Amino acid sequence: MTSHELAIWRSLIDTTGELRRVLGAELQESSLSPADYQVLLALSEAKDRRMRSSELAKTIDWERSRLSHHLGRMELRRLIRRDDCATDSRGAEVSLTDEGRRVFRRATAPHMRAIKRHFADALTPAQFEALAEGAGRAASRESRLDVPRCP
Amino acid sequence: MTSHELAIWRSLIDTTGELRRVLGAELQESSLSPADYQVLLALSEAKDRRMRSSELAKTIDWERSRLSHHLGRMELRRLIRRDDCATDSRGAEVSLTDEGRRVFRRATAPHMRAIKRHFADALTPAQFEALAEGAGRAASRESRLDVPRCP
DNA sequence: CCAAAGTGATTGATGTGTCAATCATCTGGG
DNA sequence: CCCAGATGATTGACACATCAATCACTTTGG
Repeated sequence: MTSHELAIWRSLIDTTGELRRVLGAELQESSLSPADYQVLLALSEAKDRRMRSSELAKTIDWERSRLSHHLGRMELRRLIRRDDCATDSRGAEVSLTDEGRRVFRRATAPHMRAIKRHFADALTPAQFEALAEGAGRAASRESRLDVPRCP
Repeated sequence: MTSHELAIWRSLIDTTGELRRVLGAELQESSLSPADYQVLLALSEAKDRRMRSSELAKTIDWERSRLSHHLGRMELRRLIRRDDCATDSRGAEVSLTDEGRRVFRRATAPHMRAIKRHFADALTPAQFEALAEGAGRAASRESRLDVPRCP
């Protein structure tokens, strides 16, 4: 590998890391972490705002244990609830509380604006497309089916 | 923001996240975390393989407290040492142990190969350049001086 | 010289992510 | 029917990141 390639790699990693950081910081003004946001987003889009825990894990591509820990914390903050599942007594049904719904709604517009400001507006359309194609390609290399998840 | 832009954003975030994850997993075969690697890399390149703690923090762009905690753990594992600084009694000098040097040397070649395999080889040269420019541009938008750090 | 402000570094609390182990329940072949 | 193995979910232990607070030392302005 050339040092040129390596430099680009570092640059990409640093930049995306910084983007994550900045967007996370702005999200925090709604007292949500990026992880919270992902969970709330998935639940908001679910039928009845309610989902089986393992289905949720699959949707946002998290390990089940990670989700379990995180849901525990979110439940303490009254953002979500867990109820026993009617059809499978092993299962849990995760649902949005009113509070969770409200917090998510308040967070989403500023978050979208932040993404636009820090990411979309920073690139020319050409760069944008290149990035899109590159990201998709690297993604498929990792043999993941990248089902588009959009809010 | 269009949903197209949003989809690209998600794709980029997911992909780079996945890349981090995969590379982290491969690094772990040398019993190093990505964070460990960053520290060892910076120390390896430092004069005398030795650096003031705050200088190290600046080099790898970490918060001082994060570094302090991490050095604590790395010191327990005998990868680095901390000695009192001769010229400023508040300060600490961080240095590589022989063990740290050895572990880092064993880890570095496989790690470079992994980056090439998962990242560089997955893109066409054109995509590569676009990515490079895009990353640089987004980075400068974040008003960071991106001093190239290459191993 | 010396107090107050500044700087280098660590600490503790809390939130987050990963791994391996566990527990309860479900399901299908005998 | 029944139990062996699969599946849904949680737990505990640990590594890691961030924030605010702290401690020790250095610098500096009067």
